[in-house]
Amino acid sequence: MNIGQAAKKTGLSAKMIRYYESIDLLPAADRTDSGYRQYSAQDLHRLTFIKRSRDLGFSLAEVGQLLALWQDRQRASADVKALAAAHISELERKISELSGLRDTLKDLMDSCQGNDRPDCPILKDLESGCGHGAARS
Amino acid sequence: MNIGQAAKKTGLSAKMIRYYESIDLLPAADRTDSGYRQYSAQDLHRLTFIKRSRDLGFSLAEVGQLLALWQDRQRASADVKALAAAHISELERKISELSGLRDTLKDLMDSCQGNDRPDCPILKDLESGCGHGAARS
DNA sequence: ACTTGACCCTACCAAGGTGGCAAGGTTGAT
DNA sequence: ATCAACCTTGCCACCTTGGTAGGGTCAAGT
Repeated sequence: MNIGQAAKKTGLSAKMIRYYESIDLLPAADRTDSGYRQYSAQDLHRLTFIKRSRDLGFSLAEVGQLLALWQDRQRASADVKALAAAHISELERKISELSGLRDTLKDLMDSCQGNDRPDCPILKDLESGCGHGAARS
Repeated sequence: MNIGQAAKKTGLSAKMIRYYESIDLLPAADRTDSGYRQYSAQDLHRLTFIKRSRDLGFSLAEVGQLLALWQDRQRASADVKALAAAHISELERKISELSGLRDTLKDLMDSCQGNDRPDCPILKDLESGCGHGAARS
């Protein structure tokens, strides 16, 4: 199967598949005589694993670790769980950071009339260099 | 005032101040005879505005728009509010995306025993290429 | 004067992850 | 033979920040 077919079946782009190979997330694909990459069902399986991991927000480095665990029949499920837990912590951190920004901005927006006049508490806040009591990271 | 002083006072790095100048977010700074950038109180004001805007998560492009509105005495506060509203929408979008990932991962984690055995529902899910009912983007 | 240390300058590389484009080779069907 | 659709490699771009290298400058102390 050519790279385009593999891309369609996995939801990745051909570009990304080549990139993953270049950073050794994938073993070098088999080639036809003319140099076209060939993908087996097993290769698709691995690509699918990568796609799903990326969709869950794991970085490519984390995906590499997950792949290693996946391939390791001696793995302890605790190791996988730990990786997932770390990723969840990171997600929570980002979520709370963004939520803080959102809340601060909402407060500012609520205090702005949003009319034709130039007076704007939002700009006043930005000038001031610090929040006026709302959440900050 | 030299760039290092300006950096300390605004919480930016000297590096970033030079970068902001290079992308025309800042006008070219005055220079001493020997080429050192000089910053006035007014310059600091502008830098502070940028810093605060960045801290609130605005992209540099958005900061540019905010700066333009800030400088425009004819501005309508509605324009500023609209910019803030758009940014809040984007924040909410990201928050809900990350929350979805977190929930999916939490479900997977809860179903994993996390012991010494290799059996792991997390890896099984990653193989499968799709969620098993939990949130997806 | 001379040295030292802290500062400043420019210019380049790195990251993460993806898309785009160029210039060419291959395949398969008409 | 020709044409479209595919494949190849290689390079540039995004966005924002940090780092590093190789140099000039300033202020203070000796």
